[in-house]
Amino acid sequence: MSGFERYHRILRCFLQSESQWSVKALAEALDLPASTLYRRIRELVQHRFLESVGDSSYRLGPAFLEFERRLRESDPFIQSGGIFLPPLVRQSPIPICAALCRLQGNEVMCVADARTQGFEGSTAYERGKLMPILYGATSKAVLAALPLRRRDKIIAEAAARTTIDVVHLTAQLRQLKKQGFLITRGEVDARLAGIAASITLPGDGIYASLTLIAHQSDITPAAESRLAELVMTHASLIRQFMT
Amino acid sequence: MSGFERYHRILRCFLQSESQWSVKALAEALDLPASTLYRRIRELVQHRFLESVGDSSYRLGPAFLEFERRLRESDPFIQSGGIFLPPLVRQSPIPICAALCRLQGNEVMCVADARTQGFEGSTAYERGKLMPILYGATSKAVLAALPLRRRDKIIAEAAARTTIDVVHLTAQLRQLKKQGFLITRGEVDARLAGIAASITLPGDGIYASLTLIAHQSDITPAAESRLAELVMTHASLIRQFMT
DNA sequence: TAATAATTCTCATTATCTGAGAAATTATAG
DNA sequence: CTATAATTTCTCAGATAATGAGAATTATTA
Repeated sequence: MSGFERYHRILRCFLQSESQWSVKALAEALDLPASTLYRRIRELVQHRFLESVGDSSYRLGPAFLEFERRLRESDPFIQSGGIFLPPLVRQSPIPICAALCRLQGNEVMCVADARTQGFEGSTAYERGKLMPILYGATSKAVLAALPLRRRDKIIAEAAARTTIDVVHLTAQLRQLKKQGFLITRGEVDARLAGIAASITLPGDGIYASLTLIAHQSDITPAAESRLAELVMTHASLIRQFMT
Repeated sequence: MSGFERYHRILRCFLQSESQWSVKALAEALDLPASTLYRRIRELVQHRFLESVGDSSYRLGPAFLEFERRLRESDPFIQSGGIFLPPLVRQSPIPICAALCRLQGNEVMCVADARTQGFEGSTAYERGKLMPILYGATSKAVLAALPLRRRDKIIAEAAARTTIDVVHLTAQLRQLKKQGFLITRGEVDARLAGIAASITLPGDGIYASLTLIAHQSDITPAAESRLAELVMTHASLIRQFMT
């Protein structure tokens, strides 16, 4: 094991099921001797990437708050979410959650979010949350934003892992391009539906989407067309803001 | 240079004035050869701690969003901010910002915040923001929460760097303990005032404070006593929630 | 106070990192 | 489209740092 990987392996553990780890448990999970682990953990604690919590175990440290804040205040794409999402959700006729998501490597991540007061959802999409790459309006709108070659590569890789209906997916992407938005129902969470539009910023290599998530039971035909309108106009606003 | 420090030195640069760095600029700032830097940056990019941005420069990466989200959802102290701060600010008679801050090493950091719709402030305290250690109600309430030995050590260290009125500070801390809260005006931002109460959770080694920040011009005597009441009751609620 | 667990330390061995420059790749301009 | 410059990766021997087993130390608990 070498370089940054040494530290990243440790940190990754804290993203899994457990948010607190004892050195003993980490030693088993990573198959490393305690002396080595103590040394690495001490370094991470010194730099605040981990923090010691009383009962001889450790958790993620405040450095992440500091770096995340810096990212939030300096990344123009995340900023555009802070600017445009709150007014957007206020214009919705029904309770919704708005999420701005982008491709990172081969995954889709939410980088900004906002919700109306009334919206309650356990799966409410939050900044920092990773999305499934092939399900839901969010991810499909990101796929639609990609150059063909890259899109096909991602679909092929994903198809190798799970069985997907490539024909149907391709049809959806074509429809998305044609009408400017896409609605999916119950693909990610059975009770929710998503309405998404693509956002491409080729200059920055950003492939993204804007999604409005609502409870399926709230979506009347009138609300649906209003949300479609909102998602398209705001995707357009963000596109312009970024260029 | 060794271990995690190697990577941390690079990452720290992105917290300073510039949020984007070219390899050339980093090489000068850190006095390192390009080949070494490229190697380290590549590792950080692979693990998403940095990300490449078109014009041959780099910025902080999405890993921080992911880790920060995990921290936010798993740290009970940060959670208590999410639970108690929104209802708190809704009860305020004037526009305010509420900040939950704690000691990290020898610094004070805001770990959760909320504000009323009407509150506008360039210095609005946000999660992840570091506070000055000796100025303002926030930091003083943290100092008051500390064991005497540790408090005196921090004050002595800070006094060595800047000239401070230790007698006055001590008097303020005594008053804070006596009446349960402390008001300071214009110490951090000339137009703002802070009302803070201490929060100690010795079991977790957490020394913290809850602060309400308002524009000095909004603070009537009636508002002041109401805010003092709010800050004390909610500090108490958080204390109970955490034990 | 004794006993146990957690953490740091020591040191010889092993593996990794380093830096200079060459080589390859990518962007820019003519 | 080609030449030129800038960016990024690669190579390799020497320098440096990481490793792990166990001893030593320091909390914690009974």
